[in-house]
Amino acid sequence: MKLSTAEENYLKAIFKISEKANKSASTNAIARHLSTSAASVTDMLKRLSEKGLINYEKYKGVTLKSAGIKQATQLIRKHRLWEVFLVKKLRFSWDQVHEIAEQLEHIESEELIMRLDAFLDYPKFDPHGDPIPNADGKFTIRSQTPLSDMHKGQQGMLVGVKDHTTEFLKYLNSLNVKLGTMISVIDSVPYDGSMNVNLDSKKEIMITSIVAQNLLIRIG
Amino acid sequence: MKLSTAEENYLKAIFKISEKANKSASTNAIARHLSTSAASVTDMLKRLSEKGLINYEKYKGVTLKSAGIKQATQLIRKHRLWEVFLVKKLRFSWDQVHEIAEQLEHIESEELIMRLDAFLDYPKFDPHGDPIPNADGKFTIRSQTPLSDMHKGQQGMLVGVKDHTTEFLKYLNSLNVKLGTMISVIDSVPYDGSMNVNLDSKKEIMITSIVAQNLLIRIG
DNA sequence: TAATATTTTTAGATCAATCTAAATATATAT
DNA sequence: ATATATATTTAGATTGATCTAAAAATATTA
Repeated sequence: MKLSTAEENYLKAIFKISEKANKSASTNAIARHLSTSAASVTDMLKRLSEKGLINYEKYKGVTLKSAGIKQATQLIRKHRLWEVFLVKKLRFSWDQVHEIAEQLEHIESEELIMRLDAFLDYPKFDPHGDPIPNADGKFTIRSQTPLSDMHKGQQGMLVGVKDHTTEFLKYLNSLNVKLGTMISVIDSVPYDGSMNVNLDSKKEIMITSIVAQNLLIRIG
Repeated sequence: MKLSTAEENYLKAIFKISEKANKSASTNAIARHLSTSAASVTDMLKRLSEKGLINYEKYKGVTLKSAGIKQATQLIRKHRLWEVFLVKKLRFSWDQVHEIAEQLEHIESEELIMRLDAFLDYPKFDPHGDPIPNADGKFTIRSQTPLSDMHKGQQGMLVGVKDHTTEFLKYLNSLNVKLGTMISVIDSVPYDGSMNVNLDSKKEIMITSIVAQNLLIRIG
């Protein structure tokens, strides 16, 4: 089934909201996510429901049907593969690729994505450490812990970031923190959750709780 | 100025029609080119005219203003760069890339095209031998002659094709004719314009006039 | 639980892009 | 040059995607 860009964006939004909250997505949540009005969302939900992509009952929120999940997953796959392309091949920095991938993900061609995947050597994670679903929609799972949950003395490698905003990523750039950076917890301040950490056994810095919450570490 | 995909497609159509015929594009010609109705074209021409992209007077056909030329040229640049990417990097064959590039050309990002151009090593021609305008919209000019205009004994290299349809390109594939193939005219039949030609000093084949008209040769 | 607040849907418009059918303008040919 | 054919535009609708304002349903709280 051929979907419009708008329809695809709704499916992706519903997928992400349901995934995060692990429940049905509300009209308002979708509207917020897509910066649109609740009324527009209701309209679109009716259309997506007609097309058999979502379970929608008035006032009850929505969940994706299997066809909808498939579409959403393929969009995420495409988005993340394009991000890898932009960073690895075109040498964009990880804070510059989201918007462009947001457009590229709507390009229609199975063959293109197959070949892109091969060209990039079947990457399993994107430049922000998010897993790239394979052609069947399967995500690679990896154990990871927010730095904020780690304790004094623990260490591990930065494998992902939760916040994808340019501002956050640029801040990490300024600290020279990137995927692969080894981080060990020197100590943490119970009062405000801020932490002193060591980077690659070289530099010691202090980070706030909010930053620590957005850094995903593979401990060990 | 940000344009819609539809607007961009009209500009490109007008550019191509004017270029080929070397005069203003008629409503019908545009409609034919875009497989739409003349009425739709008239509607769109009004809009493009309002935006200052074209010169439009009722019943007189249209020409592009400089802003329109700039937009159209950049679209062609993007289209052809993406075709190079698809063929050179993703190993698509030259008969498979048009439709995908047709979508990719609408991706908005100056930076992306700059980097793609560099990644591809600043190609001057696309996989069909069409010149790729540079960032300033300048096309590389190359002397080339339709094979149909060549005479017995003349020879040269295939540097481009006029017809970009899958069928034509697949036919060339079946003859093992590609860009770079050396072609020499053994003789031509005045009656129907068909020709006997030699390929890479190896194989001799007969081609019809229509095929010869679509093969562009750099003589010598 | 009754009042209030919040969320969601409906009603009614708008805009871009398209269509068909009808009207009008231009071109061609006898 | 007049009739006929062709090209183009206008009129009026339609569809998807959006909006605001108002109505209705659900949730929260005193």
